[in-house]
Order: sequence, then C-alpha cells, then structure tokens
Amino acid sequence: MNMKKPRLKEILHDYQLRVTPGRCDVLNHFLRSSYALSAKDLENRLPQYDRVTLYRTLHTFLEKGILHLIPHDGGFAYFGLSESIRLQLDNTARASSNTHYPDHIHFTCTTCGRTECLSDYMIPQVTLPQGYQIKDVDLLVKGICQACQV
Amino acid sequence: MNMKKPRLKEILHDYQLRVTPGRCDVLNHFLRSSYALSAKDLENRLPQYDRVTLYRTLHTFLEKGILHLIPHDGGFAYFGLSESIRLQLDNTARASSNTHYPDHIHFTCTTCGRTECLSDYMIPQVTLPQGYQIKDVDLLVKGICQACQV
DNA sequence: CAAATAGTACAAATAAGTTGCATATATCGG
DNA sequence: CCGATATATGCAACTTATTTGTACTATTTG
Repeated sequence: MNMKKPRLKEILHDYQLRVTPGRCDVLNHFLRSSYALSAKDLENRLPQYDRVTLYRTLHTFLEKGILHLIPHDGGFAYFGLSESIRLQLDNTARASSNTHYPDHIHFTCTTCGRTECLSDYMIPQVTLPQGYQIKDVDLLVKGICQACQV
Repeated sequence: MNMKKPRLKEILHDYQLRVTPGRCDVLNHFLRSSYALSAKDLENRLPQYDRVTLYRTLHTFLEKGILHLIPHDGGFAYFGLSESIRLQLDNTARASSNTHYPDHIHFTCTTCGRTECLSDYMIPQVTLPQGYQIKDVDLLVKGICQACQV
C-alpha cells in the first residue's frame, strides 16, 4: 500500500470534491491506515483541524462513498475506506463511484482494539425468512487478530 | 408469545436479581416486543422511571445475560432478549443462565426502522485468515421487513 | 485574477451515557 | 410480621460524541 500523494487529488476529483488540505490529510490517513479510524482518532492525528471540520469531512466522504460506516458497539462511529477506493488502488482500472461492491467482514481485536476491514474474506450467503428484502449485510467479528496472538 | 406476569419474577429470580417494579416493567417490555429496544424507547414507554434507572437496569440485564447488545450504526445502543430467555419461554425446559447459545441474525428495516432478532436464522460459518481467533460474530442485515413490503 | 461556490473555524447546542451521593425498597433471619 | 442489611432508585451534575449556526476563508472556473 505505498501511496503517492498525487493520488489524493485524483480521488477527490473523481468524487467531485474540492481539493483542500484537510480533505487530503484525512484521506491520506485512511489510505495509510490498515485499520478503521474514529473521529477521535483523526482529532488526535490531525490536531491542526477543527473537530467540526473533521466530522464534516467524514460525512462528506460517507455521502460520496469514499468511506463507509462500521457499526460498533462502543458508542461511537468507526470509518473505513470503501471497497471502491480499495479497488482503485489495487487495479489500475478505475471503477465508477456508484458500482456496488460486495460486503466485507469487519474484525475487531479485543486485545489491541483495532477494527480491520477484511476485504478478501467475503460474507457468506445469508438466508432470511420469506418476505424479507436484503439491501445490505454487515458482518462483525470480535476476537484476537494475527498481530496480537501469543 | 402470550406471557403471564408471574414469569417476570421467576426470570429475575433465576438470574439472582431483586424483583423491583422497574425491572419487571423493563423485562415485560422486552418480552412483549417483537423488536429490539433502545434506552430511548424505554424512556418513552416508561416515563415513571428515571433515565438513569433505565440505563442501570439495562446494564444489569446485559451483565446477567438477560439481554444482549445489538451493534447499530445509528450512534446508540439497541438491546434484545437473550437467546436463553427466548428458549425458556418456548420450551418448558429451563436453561441455565450461562449456557452459550449460537448467534442469530439481526435485521434492521430501513422503512419502519425496527430491528428484529431473527432467532431461527443462524449466522453461517465464517472463515478468517490464518492466525485470527474468533470470539464472537454478529451479522447485521439491512433491508425491508415482511410487514413493510408493498 | 475575480466572482461564485464551497469549505473551515469558533461558539454553542444537543444527545447519549455515566458518576456520586442521599434516600427508598427488597430480601432474609428471627 | 419486623427490623437489619444489602441493593435499587432518583436527582443533579458531568463527560463524551456529534450537530448546528454563522461569519470568514479558500478553491474552482471562466
């Protein structure tokens, strides 16, 4: 995941967003992080920006589909890069921002507290009762991550 | 799911909890509700109790395993009856409070906003990369429930 | 490079959840 | 049934996460 800075501007452009230092810095942190970040995490890492700016940036990125929200029972929100961005980074092929990508697994380590998006491990097929229409599936796994094993 | 009141006391006793009006009322609401409830929901339905009392009751019930926490991306917590309580109600056979029950699917309807525990629909087997140890799995499905279909 | 548009900062409000402490109540033994 | 003890409740106040309003500043586009 070695990222050149110019990519930041490209991505923001692709999503019809103005290129500002704040957005570049926030996006950069997500690109470089192997785990999900909370608003608090960003506040700590980017103290030069106002809390509100960070919150608004996160919302904007959510709306545009750059980030996705990870349900969490800790009382606050975690955010991760959307699958479309990950694909943009892996393949050179550019994916359109409204393509639908399959849901991935969110893994939270009870030791280090970090939440990872396990993109390669897809959610198994889910069966629901007749009459239920599925729009979105989120699989949250809690346990101990590779790095924290004894 | 036709419940006689005496069951409330029985359940609280089984879990080594004092029988108070507040706990009976809270438990009763969970027994009668087909969907998960938030602290706010209880506040609205049981205005005779202090907010703090309701929060503390919820925590006590969580600790004892009467309720379980349902991760939710709305920024606040939802609670549902634990599987062990459901089984106590269905079968006459009494289950011990520390038995482990398999995880079920949580369904949130994007139309009515309600979250149901689909007790009969178990979470399929999950595979993670080598070195990840699984402790707990939660599956959240968003979509349109039976009652809200056109 | 200036006008139009959108982003940011600061202050202040709201909402969810928690803590401390004094009072009230449930339970248990007699 | 009664009183002692442990526990639950209510109230006030606090913390933390997030939102809103508004004035100011920066980015984009021609």
